[in-house]
Amino acid sequence: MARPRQFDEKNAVTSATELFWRRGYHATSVRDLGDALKLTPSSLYRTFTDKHTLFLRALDHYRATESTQARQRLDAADRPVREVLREWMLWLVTCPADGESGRGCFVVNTATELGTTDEKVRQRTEAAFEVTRQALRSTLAEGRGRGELSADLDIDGAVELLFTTVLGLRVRERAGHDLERLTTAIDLAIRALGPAPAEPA
Amino acid sequence: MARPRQFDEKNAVTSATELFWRRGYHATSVRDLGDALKLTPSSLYRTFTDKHTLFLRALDHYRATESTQARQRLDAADRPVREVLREWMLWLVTCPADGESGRGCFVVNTATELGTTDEKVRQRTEAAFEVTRQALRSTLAEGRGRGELSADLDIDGAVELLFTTVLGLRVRERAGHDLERLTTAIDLAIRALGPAPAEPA
DNA sequence: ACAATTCGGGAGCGATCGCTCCCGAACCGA
DNA sequence: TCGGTTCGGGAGCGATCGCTCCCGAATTGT
Repeated sequence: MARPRQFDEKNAVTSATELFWRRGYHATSVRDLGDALKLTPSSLYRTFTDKHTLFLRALDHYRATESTQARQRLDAADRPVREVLREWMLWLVTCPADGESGRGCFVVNTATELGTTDEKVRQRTEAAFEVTRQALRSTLAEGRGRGELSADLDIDGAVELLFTTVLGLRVRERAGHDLERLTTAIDLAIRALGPAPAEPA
Repeated sequence: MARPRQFDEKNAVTSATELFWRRGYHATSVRDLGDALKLTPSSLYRTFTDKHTLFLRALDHYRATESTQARQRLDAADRPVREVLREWMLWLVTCPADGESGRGCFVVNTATELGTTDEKVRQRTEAAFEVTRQALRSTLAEGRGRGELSADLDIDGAVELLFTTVLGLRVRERAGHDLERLTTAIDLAIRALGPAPAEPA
């Protein structure tokens, strides 16, 4: 029983996410957002309450798209674990190459910029991290169950190593490091899972 | 032939470094800096030109203190390589515990906040990264030379893996992750260097 | 003693910050 | 048709941003 919106709220959140992703929270002004989303201040505040709330929306949107896609790529059904892991990590350091690179990971950027000062942000970054860890865990467990990984493999430990490596890779992509070097790091991280156990004949 | 300063420039840079380190570049205002360094705007600008230049000074100061100390701790003479690496990485994720934690690494925080947009900043972060890589390289080379590491060890690759892991650890410390989990990741990263070669009798 | 020079302190510049309010127009249900 | 409600647009709020300028005081070399 009122006038409907002339803009798509979802598109607006997408644009806001890209902006926050590239520049970070503090370096992105409300006017920048207004220009990018093609929203006047009144519409922006009526829809998103304030800058901080919009930022949380952007974080949630990122988790619902990029993070979810990352998890799916790791769920790769019945392909060899090492291959899945390798391609997944390679994708992590090249995915933002749709046009531009050096954006890193929005969650990692946010975690380092705001640290643990902002509780609502911290909850979201931590939840995103935990999702990744769980995805790694199930992938490794499946691989071990199929006999591709040693039965002695310490999965919890391997998860911590791979997860830490991924965060480092994201930082390095943001810093503009060579893909070649990152690939080297990826290959060695996977090799750290140990050799494939000998097949019982 | 003029009135001397009433403040210690070095102390001022140290305070500025702590502030930029904790809050990042954009979230730290010139007035915050003035309060912390106990400098009036006129003194601050006369001495440090502007905020951006002071930030570069802070980055240089950090590299000359924290980064240098980190490199020295890695130079640990004749102790076992794995032990040196393990204690070094543990120190990296606990060193800011002089009072407060969750500061991460100033260089890593800066690299993710500003990305590659600021050329002068990029040069400094990249130089700091390269110093760390070189330190890792020489440590590994020495360990291999002493027979503690396999002669087949791909040192360049191991450097990339350890360096990437370190960046990840720094992010996780900033994010407030448990020391226990970080220790697990550290131990597995070191184990990735392979077993000690059998001693020739 | 005296000119030269830099100091610390502070007022305040224009610009931008995040945000609010008011407006006439557009759209809805009854 | 028309009252009710939300819309897009824009002026502009107080606060803070990075930064400049001017001042009297302090310390220098001569």
